[in-house]
Amino acid sequence: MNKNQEIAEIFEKIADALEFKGENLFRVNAYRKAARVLSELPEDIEELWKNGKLEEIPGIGKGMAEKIEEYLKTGKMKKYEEAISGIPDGLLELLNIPNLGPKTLSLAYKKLNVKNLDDLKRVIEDGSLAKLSRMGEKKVENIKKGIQLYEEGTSRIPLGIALPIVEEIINSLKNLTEKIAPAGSLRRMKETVGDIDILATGKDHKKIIEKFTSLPMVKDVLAKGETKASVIVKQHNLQVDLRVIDKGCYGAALQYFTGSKAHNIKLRGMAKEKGLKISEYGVFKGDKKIAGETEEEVYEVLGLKWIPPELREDRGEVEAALKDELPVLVKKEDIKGDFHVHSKYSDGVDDIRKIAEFAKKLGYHYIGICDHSKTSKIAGGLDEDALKRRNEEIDRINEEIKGIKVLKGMEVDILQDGSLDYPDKILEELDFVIAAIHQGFKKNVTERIKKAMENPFVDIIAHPTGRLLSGREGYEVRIEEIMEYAAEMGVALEINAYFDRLDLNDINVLKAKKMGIKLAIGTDAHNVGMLRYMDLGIGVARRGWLEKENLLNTYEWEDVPLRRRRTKK
DNA sequence: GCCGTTTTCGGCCCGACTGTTTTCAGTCG
Repeated sequence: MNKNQEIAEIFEKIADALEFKGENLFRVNAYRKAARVLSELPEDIEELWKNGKLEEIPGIGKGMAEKIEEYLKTGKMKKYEEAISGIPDGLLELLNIPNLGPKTLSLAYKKLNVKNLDDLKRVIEDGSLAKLSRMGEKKVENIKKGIQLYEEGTSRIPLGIALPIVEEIINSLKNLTEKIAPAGSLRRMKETVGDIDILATGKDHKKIIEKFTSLPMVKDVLAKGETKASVIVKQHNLQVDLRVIDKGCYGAALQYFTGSKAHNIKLRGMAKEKGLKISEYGVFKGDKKIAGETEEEVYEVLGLKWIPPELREDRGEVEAALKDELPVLVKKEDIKGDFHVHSKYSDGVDDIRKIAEFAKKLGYHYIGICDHSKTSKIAGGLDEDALKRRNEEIDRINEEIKGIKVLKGMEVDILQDGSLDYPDKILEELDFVIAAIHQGFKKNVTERIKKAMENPFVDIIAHPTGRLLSGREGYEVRIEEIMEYAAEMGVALEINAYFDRLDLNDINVLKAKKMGIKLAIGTDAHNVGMLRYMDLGIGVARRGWLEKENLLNTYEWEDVPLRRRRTKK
């Protein structure tokens, strides 16, 4: 774990501890903000400290800077020790239980000596928790449900899995609603989503809520009111929130529920300075509503250009919008081709001709066929003979189908010693080479990827943090080190939103942009569902502020700044 | 604890829902 993350976690724990102790909430929030900013900071905190720039970080003032310095120098932070003193180990972990907040936990600790999850379960069962002031049967029942969710581990799920669920819900409600759209982290195209927010307008609010909470996919109804309802659906125990609002508020509501929270807090702060008030119902000057029907309006009254949802993280986008310096983000229309599609030769489900025709229909100018190399036997890896046959077929298809170029690529295994699965003679014949780890997950993954990058024929590293392959004991990869080496060697990295999940997340994409590393969206499609995966990849890329020149896919094939082309001459 | 085009004090986003209460505290997003 890098220092940014370490310190962010300590600040987060301080915030929890202070809140538990009933400390001033604004101070608590200052720690939370600092934690968030640090965890998303593209620069190395140690570097900033050495250059005396800690206080230039938003949310970091004199006090926080001192604490960061203390930690970097000594590995300890007095404030942290102080904050957690007198709190039993592991007690604050219980704050992750839904419906159990700091007040209730503190009360249970003081009055009933609850020190851990078992204690908590005990005081629920014996009825003593319900007897405390302002507690009761129903509150306890909700905490009990929360414990169940907590124990099941409702972790974030990949965007690619959440999208179809949302589509299903939206389709079910369509005939009752006028407008209906996803908001939240899904609209921001976060690579994973924790829950789903859906926004709707329609004549009969009650009916919409009723239908929503009684959908067959709904497992549990958490809340149900006039304007909003929350449910848990059967798929992945995912929480889905629906808000039904009036048409005139649609823009304000869409803006509000799209978030992120940090972005909204920023906007509301700005509004306040101007004597305005923003809520999900609109922007108000006194009692007068001055904006709210469209999102553009809401941003405009604050003197801002409309900000694409993917950027709304309070990561500098508001300042950029103020100065009219928002980047021109990659759009689907910018994509000229795809580098990573598997054919029937290895573990794809479609033949090359079909893929080529589909890609042409999408408007691509080129399509890179990347099959697995010989050592990946399970995935149907190609030996030299099969590869030769495949390449010949590609030649034939290129003769026959005009208007699209089919490229000879391969997803070549990085072997246990860091060498590649084919000799250079073979690699040289390919149009480009993607290298990736598919085996030996416990063995020096970082070093092997770096060694592979030293081969001049390697153009792209796929799933560089290898999450697709992980979830395995002992798998460890140092992405910072890999990125530094990729920058040095001129190798591109692949973004793969669907398969790689948290892999090259938006923070790393932002870092890559600053480091001058080229990225490639690899849909890694195994069938013709390329478009869907491409959407996901672009979403993640946009969150990292990626512009056309940063992305290999936006260049015409002749101009793609492949490493082998750039390092030649 | 941070921050400043009302800047060194006094603010800090705002509202819905729930449950316990009889006007509001806690939790959530």
